[in-house]
Amino acid sequence: MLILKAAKAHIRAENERLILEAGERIFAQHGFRGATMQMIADQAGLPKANLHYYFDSKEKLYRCVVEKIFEIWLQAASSFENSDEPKEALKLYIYEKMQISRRHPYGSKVWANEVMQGAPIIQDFLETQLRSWTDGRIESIQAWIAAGKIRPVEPRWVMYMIWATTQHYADFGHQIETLNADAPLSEAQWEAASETVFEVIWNGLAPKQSL
Amino acid sequence: MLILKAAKAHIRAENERLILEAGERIFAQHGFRGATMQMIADQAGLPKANLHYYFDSKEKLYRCVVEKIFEIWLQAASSFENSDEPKEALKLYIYEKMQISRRHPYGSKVWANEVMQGAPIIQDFLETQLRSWTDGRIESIQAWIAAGKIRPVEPRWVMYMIWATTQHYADFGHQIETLNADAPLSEAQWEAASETVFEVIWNGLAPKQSL
DNA sequence: AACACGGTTGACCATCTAGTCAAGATTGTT
DNA sequence: AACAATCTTGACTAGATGGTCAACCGTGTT
Repeated sequence: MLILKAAKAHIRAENERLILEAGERIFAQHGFRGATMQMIADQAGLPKANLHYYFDSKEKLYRCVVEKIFEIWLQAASSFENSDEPKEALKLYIYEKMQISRRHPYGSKVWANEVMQGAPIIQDFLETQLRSWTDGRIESIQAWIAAGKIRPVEPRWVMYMIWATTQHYADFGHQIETLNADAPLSEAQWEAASETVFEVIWNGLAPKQSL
Repeated sequence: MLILKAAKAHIRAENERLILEAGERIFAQHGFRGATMQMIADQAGLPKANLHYYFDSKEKLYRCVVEKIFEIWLQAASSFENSDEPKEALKLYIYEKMQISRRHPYGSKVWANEVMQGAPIIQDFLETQLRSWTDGRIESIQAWIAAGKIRPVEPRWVMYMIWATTQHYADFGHQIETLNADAPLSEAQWEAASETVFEVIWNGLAPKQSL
């Protein structure tokens, strides 16, 4: 009966959440092939066969993990539209992306891994959603240039700069920690890093007279 | 006889080169666990058993690949010391790193993969060579600040910005190509990207009056 | 020509792992 | 309590993969 299905929906929801979270972590730490269903099961605290009950295959589970990450990634997009003033919009977006790097380091790594391997699983996302999102952002930047609010630059390279610098704090977090005397960045360091990234990019883009 | 060993040294050198090159490519495309010795053998055009003749194990081969990459990475360091003027030094370094991203995309990806997984194989490198190299560069930047040649910024965050932006063109090359209508960046685009990265960072760092 | 040494290779093995399955446990409904 | 749908799980299988090995090849020396 359909009523029964609804009645147990919370069990399904909870277990899927556990598995997706464990998957994100394990896929990030070991890559797709390096991760084993057993590792993910252990991390989630469930028997391996249970994973296959909720997700047909390792590949489907992986795809779900990557899709979830992509959504978070796109959500940060809204920061970009929250202001017409480039200084404000860029500050919001950069801070938002630094926050994502801090709060979702595993997700960022899974994404990086997937793209580095040529996006075998989510190529369609790149070609549809990411492409159209990027085109929109490029238009915003071009409008700023036309209005004389920032210096004339190729918007693409600026987008990549922002993505690269902010995601670096997640993807290369281990290297950053090692160079920080093996300590995670403190609250103050995260703030300072975010501020510096924003300051350098903003000063790099601002029209000369506006300084 | 030792004479014989010398006589066949070129065979060893050539085969090790073939295997290392194939390994770099395959490890970059599939990660450590995702890469198989068979794939690397096929890529190198040698039977699998031959790989084990030259490199005892998959892990030792991997370590050799990573060490080779690290050396290239450190070589770019010299650009940083070729000038006392920050504008010149930064331009050289950024262009050099963009060049490396273009010429050695596989190496960059292997490095990224290794660090993302917590540097299980080359942690000692991070703690010794990379740490001391970084400390040296931070001193250079601090000297520029003291001399009023660039704005006061935390040198660390600037280093990471440069690494991130330049390596992004290798590590996320697939994403960049997809957003470039599935075409590799042209000569002109590489030049424009390098120039933009340099311009934004330099304008972001330059003292206000020097504009 | 006989030899010695480094290099080559196909066949083989132990282990690991994604995925299956069937039996049993839970849970909400009647 | 009886039921049906969902969830749980240990045991199993087929295939892949890192690594081994013993026989073989090629080349320069004597």
